Amino acid sequence: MRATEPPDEASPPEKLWSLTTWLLGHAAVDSRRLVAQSFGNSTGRTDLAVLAGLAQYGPLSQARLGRRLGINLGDLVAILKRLEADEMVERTLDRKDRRRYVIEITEDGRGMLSELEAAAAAAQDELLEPLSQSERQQLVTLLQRLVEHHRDYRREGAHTKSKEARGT
Amino acid sequence: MRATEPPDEASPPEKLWSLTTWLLGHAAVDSRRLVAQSFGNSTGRTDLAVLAGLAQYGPLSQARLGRRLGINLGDLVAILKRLEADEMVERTLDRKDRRRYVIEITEDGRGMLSELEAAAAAAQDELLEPLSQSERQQLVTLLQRLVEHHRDYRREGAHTKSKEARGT
DNA sequence: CTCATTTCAGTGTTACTGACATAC
DNA sequence: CGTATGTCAGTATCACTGAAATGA
Repeated sequence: MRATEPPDEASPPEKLWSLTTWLLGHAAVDSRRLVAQSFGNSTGRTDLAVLAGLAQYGPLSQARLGRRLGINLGDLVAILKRLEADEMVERTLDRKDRRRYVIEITEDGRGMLSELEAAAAAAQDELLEPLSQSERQQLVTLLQRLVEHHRDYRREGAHTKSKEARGT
Repeated sequence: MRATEPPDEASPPEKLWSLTTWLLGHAAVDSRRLVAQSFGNSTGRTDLAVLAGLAQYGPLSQARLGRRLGINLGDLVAILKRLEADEMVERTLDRKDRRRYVIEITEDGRGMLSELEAAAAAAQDELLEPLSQSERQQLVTLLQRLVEHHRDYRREGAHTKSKEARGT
């Protein structure tokens, strides 16, 4: 009774199937679902980036942090507000430049960072399940090249304008 | 006077830099920006997918189209509404099953599909600029494997539940 | 005055959820 | 009855825009 109604198992249209932009979009969605699933409630994603940035860079201002991570400075406000409320970061006024806050990760923040890193690693493992180790490395390298190449592009717009960031 | 204030040119934190999920997210954003830029006003993205699907599969119902493309059936309603208003697709009631509409691409739709394909190709070229031809192929193959592998996963949730889509 | 930093309010897109009427 | 189709309304995340207050 299903002779005229085959299942919807067909591959996506060939035209799309080789479109990198389309594949990238879908892979990113899969990735986001897995990460969100692994992170549970705590919104994560950007949180992990911010905490990792603070852990690696040490104390610095919001603007510099946002620029390094490629996170919109306006969005960063809300993220840090939440992280501060949860005592994952500390914000103190910079006495040398009273426009700035100095953001620093706390011990609790480092703990959360570890958890998020583990969760992200688990999600990544699930995402990359069909690939071998060397293929995973290949993928990472290729994506790094792409992201690196478009980084300046990303900087120009948004909120992130800065004389420092652009070579004349 | 900038001796103590180095520019924000540093690479992202190493922890993130090798996180595929993070790289994938950023690459997808870059991709989306380039595609949107290349498509101009006409929202595109999903439009291209829908038109390409219709062109390849021929006339079929909304539910089947959505399932094959991995587009939420609720969202598909709005997309098709717009495409029908612009006479890119035709919707006729299926007389054998009066719940269904039969969706078909029009000549205008095929024209638009060509334009969108060209625009998408241009955007992709810009996105993949730093990669050689063989590297691009590598990337496509790897992403295809990922997307393919998570396709069933994608099907289970959402709005897309269907006995047909899941082998017992 | 110009510019940087931080903040807030609002937009647009994408994916997803839940509920509903209709028809099989 | 249970299930599938198409529809609508609403949510959440994300990137982004514009404007504003404060201070260098």
